[in-house]
Amino acid sequence: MSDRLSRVFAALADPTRRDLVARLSVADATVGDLAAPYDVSIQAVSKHLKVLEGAGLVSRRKEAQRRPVHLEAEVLDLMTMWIERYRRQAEERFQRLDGLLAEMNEPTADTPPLEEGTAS
Amino acid sequence: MSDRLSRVFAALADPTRRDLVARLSVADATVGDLAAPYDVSIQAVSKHLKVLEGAGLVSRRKEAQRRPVHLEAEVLDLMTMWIERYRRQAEERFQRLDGLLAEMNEPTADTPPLEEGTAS
DNA sequence: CCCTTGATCAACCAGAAGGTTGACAACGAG
DNA sequence: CTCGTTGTCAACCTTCTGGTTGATCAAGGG
Repeated sequence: MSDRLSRVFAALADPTRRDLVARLSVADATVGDLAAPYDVSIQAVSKHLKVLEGAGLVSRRKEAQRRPVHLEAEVLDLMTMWIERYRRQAEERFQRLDGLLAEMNEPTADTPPLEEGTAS
Repeated sequence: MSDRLSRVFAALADPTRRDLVARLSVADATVGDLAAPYDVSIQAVSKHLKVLEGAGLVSRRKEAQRRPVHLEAEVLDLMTMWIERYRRQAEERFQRLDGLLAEMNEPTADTPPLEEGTAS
């Protein structure tokens, strides 16, 4: 199951699990409550929750025979950071390209050295 | 393969594919170039690219027998929007809870009716 | 003290994912 | 024209995933 980030992305790749997260963002809920709207078995939902838990997106506390589930929203930031990093990079590259094109139209004496990325 | 958002999340759930995206954020590249650093077959990388393409994260143009791959960074915004939406929701809920606790410590005349979420 | 409620565990199954190898298609260079 | 380069397609294999059912456990309520 590889790394943390992979687990988080994989966890949210399933529509049912995304819906669970959406509902848990409103309020904590028990497994039974969560399972009600779907027409799958409660065991299936329990498995989904285990996946979310494995990704750190959710925690379960113990309360009598009930097991209320709680959304750990901070983990979402991990993803946002990853995504934004590369979106920004791509954007900058776009800008650089624009600059380059502008320069080609209006050559100003020196040509600045272009570093091509060796992304390990 | 269900919906768009699922495809995007699933695409990024694989470390190799995330690395491809990272490298493509720096510059477009051919399949061969992209495959070089990994010790899997070029066909495997081609498959990965097909997944990324299916998610709309990448496009391939045709250039002689070469097929340069280009990152379509806008799709990343889709994810960011989804994530931020629920992170924010969870945060607001937290704030509301804080407010509630504060109120309980300092009761002011009337008791406002508390609606507990019947999250259908 | 039973037995209902809430949830997990275990075994199983079908299908998707990620990898492999081998064949083939498209194009440019000699 | 033929050959090497660049990639894709197709078939196959193994592992992971999401679902099922049946058994079991833990905690109250009668």
